[in-house]
Amino acid sequence: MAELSLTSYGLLCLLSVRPWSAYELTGQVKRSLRYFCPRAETRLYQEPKNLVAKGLARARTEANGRRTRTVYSITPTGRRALERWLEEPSGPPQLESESMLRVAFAEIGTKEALVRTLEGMQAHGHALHQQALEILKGYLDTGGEPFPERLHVNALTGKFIVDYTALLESWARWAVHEVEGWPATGPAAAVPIAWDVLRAAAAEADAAGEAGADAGVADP
Amino acid sequence: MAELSLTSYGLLCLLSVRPWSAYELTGQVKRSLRYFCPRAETRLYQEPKNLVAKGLARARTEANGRRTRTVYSITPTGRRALERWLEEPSGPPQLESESMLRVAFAEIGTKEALVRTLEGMQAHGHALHQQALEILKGYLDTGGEPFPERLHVNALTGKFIVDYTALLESWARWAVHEVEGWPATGPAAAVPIAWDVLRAAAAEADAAGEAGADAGVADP
DNA sequence: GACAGCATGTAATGAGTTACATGATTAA
DNA sequence: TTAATCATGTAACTCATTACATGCTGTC
Repeated sequence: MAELSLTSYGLLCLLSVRPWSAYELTGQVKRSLRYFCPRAETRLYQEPKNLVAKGLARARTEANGRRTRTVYSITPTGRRALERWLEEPSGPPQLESESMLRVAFAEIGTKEALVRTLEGMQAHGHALHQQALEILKGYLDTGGEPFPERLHVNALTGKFIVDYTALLESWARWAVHEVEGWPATGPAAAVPIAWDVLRAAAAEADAAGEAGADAGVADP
Repeated sequence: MAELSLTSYGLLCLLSVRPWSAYELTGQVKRSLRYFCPRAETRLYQEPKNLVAKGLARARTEANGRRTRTVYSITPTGRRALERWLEEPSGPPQLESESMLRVAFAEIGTKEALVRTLEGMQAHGHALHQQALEILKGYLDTGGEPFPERLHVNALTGKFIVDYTALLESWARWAVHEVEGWPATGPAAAVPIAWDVLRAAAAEADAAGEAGADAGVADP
């Protein structure tokens, strides 16, 4: 029994809610799934075939005009596979960020390039954060539509997404401000600022650790 | 001129600091790069060959014992490629999380499974956060070793990593607490709690928006 | 002198992306 | 009626992972 990819399980999850055409799946992924399982659209046309081949989904071909549309629905086998999967332990979350790599090695380039990168992050974080808030407010306004029975889990993941996107934006805003105090991207005069940042981060973490300590910390 | 992958640029960045053997690269990636460019170890043995083939790095083969070790160093061409790359705009950050997918569709499974998933996230976030703090404190204790001239950029990325890992841990801790108030993973009695969560998130965002608004917001 | 773990790779496989193609629908 | 956008895919290719293989080094 070959392993399924995260994409497979993500689509199977969506199919557990209701049947969707491949195109509808792309919309739903754009709306929510992409925050923790980003995929190119074409993948969402290919992957359901795999689910069908494994007996986890059924494909029904509808004619609309001269083209055909394929609508997928989950099978009982698929539902059982999902239930088993939910019991398994999860791999770690993975973050990939081109911008952060550029920031981490900004000494090679100009200060202008660094600021542009950071401002791009800030703008993007802001946009993502606004989108996430729109969706949350949509739930509040419509009583949880389009899936009120999923409101409670959407509240959990929604809060994560809002907090995460807020972090993207606020970190970038802070970083722009810090870098504006640098004479250049070279090490020279930025060092005193760096010390302040490090000390502040360490102190903050210590404070949080004392206040909220309970798991896995040996000595108080 | 074929495009390079993020992995290529990541390794090229490391090579811009000093020459490394493939094995040393794996260590350095585990230490820092993995936070925003996670890759399997074997990739770090393959990718440098690509850099060499493109003339961006040079390979020197040393004999140690009966085996050989390959040490890579950046070429002037490679350095210019890096400088150009730093000027380009960045793609968006991408987060992938198996756990969050399980949380988002937790209704299908048991409450125990959901709590286990969340506790796993919390433990993992805690571990990552501790590691990040260790590294920051290492800088403070040693004056920025092993690369004091990179202290200022490490302070920027270090703060991001500390904040990000803190978010992973604290969200998971909060979520465990919320879910403990649920009778089950089904929609039934969790709804009132969900409304509170949504309203709180929306209110918090509004407050932050009014306090910190400056970029991209039209009406005050 | 055996075993664990560090160090150094190669080969096969598979997942995911980019590029391309084309039909339907709506707005100018 | 042309153009833009929505809708629906296929093919080729690249990136990245898993699985495997093997030499070195210290320790019991």
